[in-house]
Amino acid sequence: MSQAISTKPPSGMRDFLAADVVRRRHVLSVVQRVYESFGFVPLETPTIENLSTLLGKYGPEGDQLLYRILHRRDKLQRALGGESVTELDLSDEGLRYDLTVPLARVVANYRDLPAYYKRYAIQPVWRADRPAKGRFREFYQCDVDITGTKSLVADAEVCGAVALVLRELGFADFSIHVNHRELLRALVASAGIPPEQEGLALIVLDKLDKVGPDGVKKELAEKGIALAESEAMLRTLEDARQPGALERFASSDGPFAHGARELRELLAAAANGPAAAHLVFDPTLARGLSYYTGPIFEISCAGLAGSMGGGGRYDNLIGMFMKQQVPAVGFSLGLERVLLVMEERGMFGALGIGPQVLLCRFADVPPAAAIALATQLRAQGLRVEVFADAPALGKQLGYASTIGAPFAAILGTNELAAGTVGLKNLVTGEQVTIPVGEVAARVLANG
RNA sequence: GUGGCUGUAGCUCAGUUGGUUAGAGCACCAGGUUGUGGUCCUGGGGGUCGCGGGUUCAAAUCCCGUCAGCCACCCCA
Repeated sequence: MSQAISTKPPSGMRDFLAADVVRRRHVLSVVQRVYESFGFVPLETPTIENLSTLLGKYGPEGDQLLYRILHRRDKLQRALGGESVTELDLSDEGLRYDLTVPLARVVANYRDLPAYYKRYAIQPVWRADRPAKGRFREFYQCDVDITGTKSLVADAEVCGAVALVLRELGFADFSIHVNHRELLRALVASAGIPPEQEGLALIVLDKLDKVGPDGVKKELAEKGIALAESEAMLRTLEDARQPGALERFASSDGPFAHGARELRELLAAAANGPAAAHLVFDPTLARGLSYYTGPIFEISCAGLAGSMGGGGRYDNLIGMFMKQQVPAVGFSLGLERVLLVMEERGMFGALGIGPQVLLCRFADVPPAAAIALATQLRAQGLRVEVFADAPALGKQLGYASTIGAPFAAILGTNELAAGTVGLKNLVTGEQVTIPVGEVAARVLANG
């Protein structure tokens, strides 16, 4: 008995027992059905990608969060023998960080895909992040993407798909915040902030609702951005938050016009779809992933610190894998985030797992007779577990209660000879002896 | 990356100003009830008190270090 080995899964990773698996499957089945109803086709890509595929797509912080796979054997020995060994010498493969970059690689690799490729993907991704509530190192993303078109109809469709998933799962109170990378860029530029500080400025801006205008100014000052510039930015932002601002920008000639027109077009296209009631223009929304170029999205829901999903348009990403540019837009739902809120709100009903019938036998009944009976009952459509041993009947019934089986089938030599079985309802305690052929009807009637 | 909290039985936790053999509930096993469970009663097994060092006559308790987990930020899905 060596007890030195930890039995916990690695940090940020989890085991899923039966109840967890059933809940996850339930959500995933809705996701899959809704995504397919929009005409998206499935894609699965490898767990491992080449680092050349992954690096440089997510920004410097993203690169830091990649799980890298160490070279093996001779290759590792050779790498270790070199001078001033770096991470890049020790590894050339890593775990998938999201589902969008693999999609971009696939689009570039299979040139005979449809010109308008609508694919969905439901797979785990890995990030070497610090775990927190609702944040894991291994988690599932549920992505829809449309490549090959700049039409804002595509943007509206991916928003519609995720919105319908959430609605069908029973959510009513979520919102899809939308903004546009060009609006953010123009916001920063018009305030006189140099482009190299754009990223910094946007991160601080995103916190406006939490820390307030003075907090933003203070943080920006710490990052070396002048007060006058911060104030200019906040003024413009305040202006953008007024009702009708989007329309005003769209009708103007200024640097905000194009982005605002696209958002207006997106909202108009989505107006009669499932996302319509949930889309909200949010000029403070700034998403981190560096590959977004146009509209950006993020789903927020009361009671959830982070987001349930996010996405946006990335018209330059696929071009990093091939000579021509292919425009694309996508949306990603975070399975664990959805589950977290559903569990907190008690949005799951009965699970329907485990056997409906536990087949108990007395010690003088041959095992083969029990298996023969179980086979008949399974053929009638029942979920049946055969109790492997034959201890005192009380033990077998106790086990049936423990696992929550609603019925026990009791097989003794008398029943065996008569072609009957004792069927005990473990909820009511009622027990009858009936022909084997009548078991299923009785179980299903009381199930 | 920043700040805070917690590490005691398989799980959730109690353990008083440091004091003698470290407890409870749940779970597990046995018996009450030998072809009838879940409820109830009785009993039982199970602990290097995260790890290492220090203070002390004496440490689960105090101090230092270390590791792990959780929460809030940050960031994200």
